[in-house]
Order: sequence, then C-alpha cells, then structure tokens
Amino acid sequence: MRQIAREVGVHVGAIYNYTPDKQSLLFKIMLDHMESLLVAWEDCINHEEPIDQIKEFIRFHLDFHLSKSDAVLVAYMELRNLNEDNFKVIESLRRRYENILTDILCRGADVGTFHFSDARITTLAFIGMLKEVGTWYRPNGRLSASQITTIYQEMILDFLENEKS
Amino acid sequence: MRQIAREVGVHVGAIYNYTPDKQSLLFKIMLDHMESLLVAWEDCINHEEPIDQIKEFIRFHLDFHLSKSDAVLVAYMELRNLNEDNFKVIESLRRRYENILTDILCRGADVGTFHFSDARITTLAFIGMLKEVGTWYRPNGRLSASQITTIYQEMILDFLENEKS
DNA sequence: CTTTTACCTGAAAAGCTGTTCAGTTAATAT
DNA sequence: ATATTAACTGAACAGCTTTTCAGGTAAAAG
Repeated sequence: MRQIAREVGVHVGAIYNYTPDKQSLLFKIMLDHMESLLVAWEDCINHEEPIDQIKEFIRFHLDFHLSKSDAVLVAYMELRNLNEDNFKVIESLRRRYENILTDILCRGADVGTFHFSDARITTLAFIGMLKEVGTWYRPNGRLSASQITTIYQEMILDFLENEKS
Repeated sequence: MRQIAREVGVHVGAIYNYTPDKQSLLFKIMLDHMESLLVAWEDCINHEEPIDQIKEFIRFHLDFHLSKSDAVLVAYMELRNLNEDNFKVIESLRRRYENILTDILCRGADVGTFHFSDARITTLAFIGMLKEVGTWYRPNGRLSASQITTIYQEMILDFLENEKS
C-alpha cells in the first residue's frame, strides 16, 4: 500500500478513501481487467467464418495482452492472493473468456472446417501457447507483435485444418 | 520462515543453521529443481528418431511437472523474488531446458520429418501448451495424466508432420 | 569421564505490514 | 461570506517479518 501511495504521489492513508482494504483493491483491479477483456472482445468485428473468427481471436488476444502487460502480470500472478469468494468470481470470468475460443472451435468443427480430438484440451492448449508469449515478448525483440501474430495465426490454422488430428 | 519452521517442526532460529538467509533458501530450492529436471532428462532413454524423441519429451515433461506440482509452483511463481544474479542463473537453466526441445525440432526438420516456420517460436508455443496443463490438471479430473499425454503427443505430432506449416 | 560437535531453543532486535483517525486544506454549494 | 463536502496529512497502532545470538541439550569423539 505504501508503494502504491508513493507511486501515486500521496500519503498511505489517502488510499483508504478509495478502497476499504487491500483485498478489495486487488479484486477491483482484477475484476476491471477481466471485464474490460470481455467487453473489448464484444466490441470486435464479428466475422462469419470460423477461420476468420479464430484469426481475429488470436490477433485480439495478443494485442490486448501484450499492450497491457502490467495488468496481465497482476491478473496471473496475484490469483492466489484473492480470497475464496473473489477467486471464484475471477475464475468464472476467465472461464467465460476461454469459452469464447471453445465456441469458435466447435462451430468450426460443426461445419467441417476444423479438426481436433477434444475441444476443451485444444482450447487450453491454444490459451497456453498465447499466454506464454507474454513471458518472452519484448517490444524491441527479434519479432514484432504483428509478426508474432501472423506466425501464431498460421500455426494454429495449420493445426486446425489438418485432417489427421 | 516461521511457516516453514512450523511445517518442519522446529523453531525459526534453527533454519539458519541450514541457510544464511531467505533468498539463498529460495535460490537453492529453485536451483535444485531445475538441475533435477535437467538430470532427469539426461537419464531418459535417448531415442534415435525425432518422432520418438519428441514423444518422449512430452511424456517426460508432463510426468515430471504434474508429479512435482509444489516445486513447479515455486519455480514459476517465485521467479520475481530472486535477486538479479540468482535470476540469471535460473533463467539460463530454463533456457537450457527449452533448447532440448529446440534441438529435437531442428533435428526433425533437418531429416525432413518436421515442418514449422520458426524453431524458437515453435519451442515456446509447445512449452506454453505443456506448462498450461499444470494449471488445470487434477488427479481425479476428466482425463488421466496418461490420457492427457497421449492427446498432447498426437496434437504436437500432427502439427509437426503437417507439410503446410 | 570429559570434551567437542551438532543442533536447537527462546527471546529479542530492527524494520516492514495493513489499517485507523483526529485534524488540516481546498474546492463546492448555499 | 458561510457552510458543507471531499480529499489528504501525519502520526500512531498492532501485528507480522527476517535475522541474530547467548545459552541449553544430547550425541559422538577423545
């Protein structure tokens, strides 16, 4: 709290005009983050074809997560510091986000465009792949954000369109 | 420290007969973990064919990480609590582990078995996929560890053997 | 039997933590 | 001009943190 106060340029006590306690503050930060993530996706252009949908999802996810790396770090690292009730709320929002991807996959499978063995596992595998990018991406690294996006779009589409899987 | 002491069944002061300070203890835990990971891989049967090698790597990774979930949690969550020097050491060991996978991929590409656009990105994507399993796997969940292993082996092999990518 | 060694206790030092609150200051409304 | 509201300060409280250390205890070595 002292650290936050210092960075805001205010004495510690002042923070307690905005939050009743530390746990509520953390919860609010994480709730805002997850809700803005879901709202931002709603605001995205909604494509018809599953292929376009998943490409858009990948672009959206990387764009959102790479540009808000601070909030993302908190969202993933501080999960265990939420109390039981707050954790459940955040987890259900995260689940809703994952389900966006699962729905796209299932729609693609229904129309015969995508091929995979298990929708839930495939979802979590893709989410894991995308999440990992946040740990190594650097703005001045070997690959730009848009290059990375293209590579991931190709990787995931190649995988989904492969008949064998 | 008090928590550790309590769990060990000893007074706090006693811990300082085994570690000079908290940072060193954390570093030792993480160092031991990473070294045992690398040694455990060395001890694995080394196959000739890249296909068998990557299947073995996937099996090994999931086996190791799902059975030592406590140490894995520390290894991933407490990284930011290492001081600069200690962090560098752990990071270089992690890099060495990632390179095991990169080497397998490159060998497979050389002999024409595997197809991908970027070895480093593909490595990190696979590592991310595998790492994510640790966040949702439960011993009594829908899928057993060996079922998950099989699915991931098939997913990754289907991806790597697909000519298009 | 004595001495050395290894390990542990109990308490205290020094400093960090979240949180509260009486009182000040500045802006807004009457 | 006065009253009301909102926001902040500065200090303090109570409890937790890591770390130190003088002294105790029991086993191993001489």
